[in-house]
Amino acid sequence: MSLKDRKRFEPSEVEPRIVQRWLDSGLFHPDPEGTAQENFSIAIPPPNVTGALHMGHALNGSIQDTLIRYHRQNGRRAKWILGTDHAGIATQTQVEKRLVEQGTSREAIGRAAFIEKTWEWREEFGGTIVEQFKRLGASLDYEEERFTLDEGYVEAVLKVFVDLYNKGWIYRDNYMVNWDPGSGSAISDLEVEEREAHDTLFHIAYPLTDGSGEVVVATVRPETMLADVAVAVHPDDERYKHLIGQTVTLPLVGRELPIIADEYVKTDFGTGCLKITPGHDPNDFEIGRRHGLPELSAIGEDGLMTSLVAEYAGMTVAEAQEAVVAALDAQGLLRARDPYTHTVPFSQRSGRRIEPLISLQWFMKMDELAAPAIAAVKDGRVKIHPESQSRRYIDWLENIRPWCISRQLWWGHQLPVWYRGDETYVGETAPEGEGWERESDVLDTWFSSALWPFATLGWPRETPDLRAFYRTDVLSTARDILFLWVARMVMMGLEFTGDVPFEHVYIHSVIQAPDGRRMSKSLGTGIDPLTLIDGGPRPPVFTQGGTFPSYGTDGVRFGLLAMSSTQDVRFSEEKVAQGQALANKLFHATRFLLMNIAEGAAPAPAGPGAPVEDRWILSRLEAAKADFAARIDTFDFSKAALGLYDFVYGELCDWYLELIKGREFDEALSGHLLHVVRETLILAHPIIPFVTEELWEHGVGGPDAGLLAAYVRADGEALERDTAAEGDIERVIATVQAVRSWRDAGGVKPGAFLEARLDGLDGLVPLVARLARLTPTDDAGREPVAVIPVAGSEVFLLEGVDPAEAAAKIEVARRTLQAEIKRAEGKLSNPGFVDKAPDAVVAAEREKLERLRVELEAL
RNA sequence: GGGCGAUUAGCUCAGCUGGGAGAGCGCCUGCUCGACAAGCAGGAGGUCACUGGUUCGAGCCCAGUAUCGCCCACCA
Repeated sequence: MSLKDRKRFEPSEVEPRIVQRWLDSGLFHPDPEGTAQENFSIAIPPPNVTGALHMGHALNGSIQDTLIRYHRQNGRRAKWILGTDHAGIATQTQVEKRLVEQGTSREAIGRAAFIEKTWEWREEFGGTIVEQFKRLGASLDYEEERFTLDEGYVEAVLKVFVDLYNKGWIYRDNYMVNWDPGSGSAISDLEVEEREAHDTLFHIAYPLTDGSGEVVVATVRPETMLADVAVAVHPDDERYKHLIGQTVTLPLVGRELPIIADEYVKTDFGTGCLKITPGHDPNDFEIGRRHGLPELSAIGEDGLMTSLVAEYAGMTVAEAQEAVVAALDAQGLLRARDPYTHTVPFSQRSGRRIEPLISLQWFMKMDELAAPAIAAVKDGRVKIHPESQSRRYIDWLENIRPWCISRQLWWGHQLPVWYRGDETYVGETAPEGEGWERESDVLDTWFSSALWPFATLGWPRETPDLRAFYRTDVLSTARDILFLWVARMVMMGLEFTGDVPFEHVYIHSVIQAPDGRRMSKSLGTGIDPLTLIDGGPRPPVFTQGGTFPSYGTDGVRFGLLAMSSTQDVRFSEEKVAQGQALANKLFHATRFLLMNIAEGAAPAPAGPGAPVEDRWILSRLEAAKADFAARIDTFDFSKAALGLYDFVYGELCDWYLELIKGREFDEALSGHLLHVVRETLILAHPIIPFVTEELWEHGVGGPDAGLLAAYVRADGEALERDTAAEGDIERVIATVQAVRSWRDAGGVKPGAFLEARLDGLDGLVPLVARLARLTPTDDAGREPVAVIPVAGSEVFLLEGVDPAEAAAKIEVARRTLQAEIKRAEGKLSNPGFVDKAPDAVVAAEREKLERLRVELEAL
């Protein structure tokens, strides 16, 4: 359909068609040529394979796509690496849920069948999010989609494991872990979150073995006392000093426990006596190791009491607590029970309370890996934006602890470890010989994610992709996985490729619900980006209810970028609407020009002799381009988007297009207009790719121009700014606005032309006259009804404004001016100001005062 | 318990190295001016959280207070 017949930009009609053209063009799949230095690449944070597009993906997708498209325009071979993550626990949980619905279970069908089922699940749902990224206009390399469990990737993971094992950095140990009863697996410290819990603090008396008294300990977990191995006091605690070295008899169990001294114990907290349970408390575990105490387990990995104390064996933790408390009470050893509120660890994965226990797990030593990763940020090889996040990164790495990398799951990278009796074999392939059994654990998902930027490019093989696109340029992500993922990628990248995995890390905002809460499915506070694009019912977090209009992808992309910031922000539907308005505005402005320009005109900017408004818009366009480039280079997407809006609305449409109306669209002007609109579409394309591509194809690009998405800017110097033209048009705008304001206040019909004498505007008179609807006259004899002063010029209105109203308005203006003059005079007569302020500031103040006086005089 | 950030118009947010308070939306008034009513023009609206300090001058710098948010942390 021709543009002429289209009254609106209809995203739903345009977008699918354009996506298809982009995909068919092969433009998103660059050949692996050139060097990584010349090329531009980003590895997408791999979404969970079974996930669906949420607001975070939409924001980060918009950010990355803007970067990719921008650099592609500037002539860099741009590759946006695509892939998905197998997401161990998340995926396994979903598949297990489905099995239960089908009346079976993971255990019933066995490991091999379960993994088969999970691959089927991936086949069924794995493509969803990739299709959704296409709808966002994301120019990802869809032709090379990777998966963290595909063949080549597995190879990379196994090699890394084996290498680190051979270095002695990966080892197996009995150690205190965060046991998640929900997933039946250990999880890492980073997957644990503290939540408030209301517990009871029990005070329990432990009698001294020699019968001379007792000590009282406080605990919220009395059931763990079955595994107590000592009681600790502070070495300097006068109350208990004399007891150190003696023993108590553990109630209910009868074991003799030594009283030990350890500085960890606080003298001013609780009773000052601490029961030591190395099997079920991380601190006690540390203390136990310091003192060489035994490690007993009263609670097993199944969440039930062990046979450590026969009468409690098989009870749940809650049952055991009840039984223990009752027994203590019966023996008169319970000294107090106080309500107690504190924070305790919960699993982010399953939501269940963490059970700290000792378990045989695989760990990774991190200090040697951390040091180079710290250095990379300190010396600027990796730059984190905003810079303030660098400190968080460094602090975490400097205090890093061993990473528990084994998970008791089935879905994931099974450890390349085999056991036979007391023997352990670690290698990329199974060992020779009979009787070897492979370790059943899989690796923490983040272990494989840590290899993402290079494993996706074919590492450990020396592939052309790796040469052309590693290291990558930017890694864009949210703050919450700075440690979980980003820091680990830097460590692994440096260790295995010798180079950092990316030069810039951009930490983007988290978009919160409009009411300030976190966007989350379970809270019902989420907003589906696709609903914004297509239109649909507003989720309940919006108090106004109703439905979203179809904002279109451009609107959503613009809106998300415009609302983003260096800190978390609330979702703002207005910004999305603003983006939609911008797309529509650009559509209509281009349509207007295309309908009016001379047939066959070729883009050519106006020359030095052209009318002042033509030179002005070229200069402003140059300013907009420079501003946009600077914003993108500093990852200030909000300013880039809003600056674009200001240029299109505030300068191109509101002023320039109005300034040229009335002129004949001859060949010179037509060529110039074509140039301006063409440059504007190129400028806007990285942020709003659809409307710009659509307009480009309707003639702006020219007959053989191809896709705008494929357009590459010619090298060339920036045009010089035309300060003279900018100054002139600024005066025109100021004058027109002043006249309009007076007319409006005077109640003059907007359409009416008023006679006026214009002084000091020289060649600008026709422009002012037309936009302000004035009929210039030289009649010096007539008394003006109003005089409108504008810096450097004056407009004498000869009719239209009621003299009384004009007088009133003049009076108000005069008062304002007088007040300002008074302030300026005060400032300048203050010796402190004149002496101490910089000369330029003082001079500017003098100039201002002079100008104000002239204006007042004119009134 | 430490650390970081925020507090500016009714709402969501900008305000660069201190030098006359801004945008979008909303609100009010008026407009079919050669694209756009998802439009155009004009306008109202702010003790820049509070208290002190530094300075000729503070939204901006310093100290403290309050409220909110986030991160880290092993007080039974």
